[in-house]
Amino acid sequence: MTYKDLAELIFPSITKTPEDYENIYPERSLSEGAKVVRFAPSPTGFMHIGNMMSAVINYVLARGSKGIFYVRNEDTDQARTVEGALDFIHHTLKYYDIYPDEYEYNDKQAGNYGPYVQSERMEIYHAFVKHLISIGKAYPCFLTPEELTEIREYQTKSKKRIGIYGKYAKCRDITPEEAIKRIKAGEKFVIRFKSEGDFNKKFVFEDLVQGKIEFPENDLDVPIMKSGDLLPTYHFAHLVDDHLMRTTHVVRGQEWMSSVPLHYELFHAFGYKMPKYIHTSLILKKDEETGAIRKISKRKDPEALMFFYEEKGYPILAVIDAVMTIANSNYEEWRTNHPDTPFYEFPFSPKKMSPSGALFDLDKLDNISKNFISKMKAEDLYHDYLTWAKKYDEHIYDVISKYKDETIAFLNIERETKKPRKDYENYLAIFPKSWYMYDEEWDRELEYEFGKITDKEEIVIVMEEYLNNVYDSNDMQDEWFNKIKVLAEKLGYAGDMKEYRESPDNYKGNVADFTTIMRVVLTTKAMTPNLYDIMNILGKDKMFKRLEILKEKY
RNA sequence: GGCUCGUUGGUGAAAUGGUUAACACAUUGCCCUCUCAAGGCAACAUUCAUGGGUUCAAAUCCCAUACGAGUCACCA
Repeated sequence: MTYKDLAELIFPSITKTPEDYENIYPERSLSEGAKVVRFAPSPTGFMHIGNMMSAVINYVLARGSKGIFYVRNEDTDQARTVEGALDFIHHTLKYYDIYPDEYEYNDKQAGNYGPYVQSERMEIYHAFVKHLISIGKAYPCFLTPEELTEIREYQTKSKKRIGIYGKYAKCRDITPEEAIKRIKAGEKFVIRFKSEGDFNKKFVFEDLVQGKIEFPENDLDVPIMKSGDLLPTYHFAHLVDDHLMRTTHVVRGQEWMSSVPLHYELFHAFGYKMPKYIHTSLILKKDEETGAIRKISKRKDPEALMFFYEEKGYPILAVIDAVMTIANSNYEEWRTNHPDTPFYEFPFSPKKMSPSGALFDLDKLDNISKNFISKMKAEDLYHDYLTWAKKYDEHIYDVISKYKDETIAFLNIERETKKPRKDYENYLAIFPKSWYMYDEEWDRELEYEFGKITDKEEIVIVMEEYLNNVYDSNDMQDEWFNKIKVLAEKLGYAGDMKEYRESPDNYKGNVADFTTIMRVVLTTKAMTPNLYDIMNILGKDKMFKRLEILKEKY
């Protein structure tokens, strides 16, 4: 009996060979330099910032080279699959408008290199495993979990390298006859790759981020197919899928670095060309309690999960810019020089990726986002704000729908100038800074933030005097302010700041104190955008209404 | 413990053997000013984890040490 018989016994119904698949999935005909990349998440958790970075880099690489970006669903770990994780991945890609060229999701699919779901590719993997067994490069291993832990414990105790290699690979030299016998007897087994590497020999691997790295050869007989569901392990699926889908560049987290020797041997065993690798740095986080630097955690850090940014209403392009800024140290400078160029036209260079992990900085995101929002047209901002509110805050949605024009006018204050206001880092931040524009909101508990002048009688006098005798909605801003100064002086306030500084005791206060009175009556807030604009948006009637509320509640 | 990578200010980082170690964020101060925001100006690493070496010259090259990270599953 031969290895061929053994292979036949394990995979009786597999008739295709790796060569057949070679013809089914031919080399792609793309233009020179086109990159074929993939985003290959496993649906075992919700999409997080690290996934996002990987997806964005892939997208940029593909778009920038007129290549192909595809998504592959790596669902080989059925037990750990999380309900809804896949949906969220697709939702997020769509939300950020980085949807792939090729994919398979629900009943939709695109691309000729599918299936793009690993659990649907069983026959393909089995053909490759079968081939390996039939030439004696893979073998069934009958070691039980107990035996495996025993080996590991022994190795740990005696400070040996851990793993199945050399004399620990007990099933490696089992003859086909015996293997067939044991399989027929119903023994459980995994298929292990029969490594021919030598741990004492080195080879040089070139990573696009880290440069040349010297590794010892792999000599571990790693499982390539699991026993129960006969699904491949990650390593084997990586080989088969990325070869057959003709991937040119693999973008993956640095945690994969250490399995490079294995992948190197696997690709060489089939004589396939390895793709190029971009091992991205981890996103780290300083733990607030312990101060320790650690991998960003889905549990402890809400900002790790992509829900966070959507719920808070960060503009999608701001998030992408923030991610790109971490991903590539050149990006920030490029962005300031090309403020209006789409991010995917950025000439991404893996060499400019940081080889060490970066702390994710929410302050930086806020800054990027504030800048971004400040440059939006008020109508566009309103539109996005409304869309966000519709999903995340019904109350805000109702209010701003009702007061569309007022909202846009408010958002437009000191916008569209050379140096626009930078008030909001996300849509969630808008309402707390604008609620006072809406009549309905004045039912709430009010906290008047009066400053120097707190006397109710004085406040009422100032307001009545101003609203009845001074305010004119036709005034331009200069005139508006001049009139305020005149009234301020009439009522005992310094109209001129310098004068006031020289002899503050001669006055009740200065113009700033004076406008603060009006500002707080109209908004309850001591800090608001330009009062002139706020007054014009409110109009005289509402201003009187606010005064009445003050009389009652203050 | 083995293998691999990393270590420049509070954060992200530039600099790839050669004057005062870019820039951005954050922080602080001043100016401007009807508040705020924005803006302008300024401050913020006598020093590039530590110790040795190479060199006329080192954050940059070499060695050692320390510390940190990743990985060592029939998980990806």
